Amino acid sequence: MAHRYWLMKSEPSAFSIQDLRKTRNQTTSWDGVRNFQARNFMRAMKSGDRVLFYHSNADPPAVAGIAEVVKEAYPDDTAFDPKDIHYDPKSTPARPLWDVVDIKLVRIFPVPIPLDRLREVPKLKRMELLRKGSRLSVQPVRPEEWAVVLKLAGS
DNA sequence: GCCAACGTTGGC
DNA sequence: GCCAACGTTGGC
Repeated sequence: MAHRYWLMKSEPSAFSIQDLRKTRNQTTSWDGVRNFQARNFMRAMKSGDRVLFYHSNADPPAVAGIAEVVKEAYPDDTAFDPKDIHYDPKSTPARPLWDVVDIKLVRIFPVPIPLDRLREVPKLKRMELLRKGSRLSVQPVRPEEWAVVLKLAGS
């Protein structure tokens, strides 16, 4: 089956795409997701799926580059650790509630694509990211939207 | 720092 | 099951 496309948000002050580049194997587990809809999207991800890496709460907020799913959903250990900021007592090793996927850096855009720029593009009108009040930190991207965003990135 | 939008919690 | 209160997200 053809690969699917996604968008994942991260606050660069917490974890930026530059941080991902510095990580061993340029790979990280996407932990800390505590929203069921976002979790379910991660569970739907397959190895090889492509991800837009989005910088939220940034100046400006922007799509910063591309990553790739390299390991499909498995339990999020940070939910089990009482000292972790993402601790959730409702999730246990016996019955994990939250999952992560592993993603690997593909490319950092030479120039990030600001949110404002995305809003100017008619073909992106329906994009989840641009919906008013959209807060989903993990969301699907339509193939035609993916193509438009990559074009904006100058590829 | 403000606040709109949204998800979750808990009293009833 | 309803819904008010509360907490969080994230653009501005």
